[in-house]
Amino acid sequence: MAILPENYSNLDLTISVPGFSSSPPSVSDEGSGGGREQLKLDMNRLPSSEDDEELSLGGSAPPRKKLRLTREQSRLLEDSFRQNHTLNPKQKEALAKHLMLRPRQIEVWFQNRRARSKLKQTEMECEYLKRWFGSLTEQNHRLHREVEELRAMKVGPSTAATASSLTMCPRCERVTTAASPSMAAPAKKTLPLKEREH
DNA sequence: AGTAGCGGCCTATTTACGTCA
DNA sequence: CGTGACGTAAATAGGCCGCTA
Repeated sequence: MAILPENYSNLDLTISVPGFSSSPPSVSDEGSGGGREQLKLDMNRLPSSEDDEELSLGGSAPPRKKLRLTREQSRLLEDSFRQNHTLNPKQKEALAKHLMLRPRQIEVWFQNRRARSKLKQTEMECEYLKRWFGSLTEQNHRLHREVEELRAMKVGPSTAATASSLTMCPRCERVTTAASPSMAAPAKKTLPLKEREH
């Protein structure tokens, strides 16, 4: 069972997004409230009934109190999440027991945590695509300039000679001149591009 | 094979709480 | 110190999907 690592206290918390490292999630930003810890712990305590639908027996239900997980609870949940993004019922039960929370709360926490993780990954993918778009735009401009230069060469006096010296690079399919390799645009280093505007 | 019931997950949304100007 | 705006995270609601009897 991989719910509660024995040395969890030394683990760094990371978002499991491939290719990126990120700062730990909100566990640490609660640092200023050391004094509130005990109060919150009391509020979060597992109700004795062990039932999700507590109360409502008589009269109007009291307003929903939203608990805040303690730092320790959050840390253990994060540790568990790092090992597995989903829990089977036994793991859920064990974790709930250990943290003195209801299994439903564990379930909800994992759902929200998965959603947060996905959101973060989506945001990073969005950033990546933005950068890619910028790179493609830049390359597009460069190619347009290259086309203009080639057109200018074609209408020049030694058109025939110049045109005959143009070759197509078989690898990158880029038009270049045999005489002056520097005419070819510098190869793009960052992104292997197949699509290209003509 | 079709289906109803169930449980788990996902997504969108609501809501309570904490922080800061 | 009180207050409103805002961000964050816990909780809810509803839908989808896979499993099973």
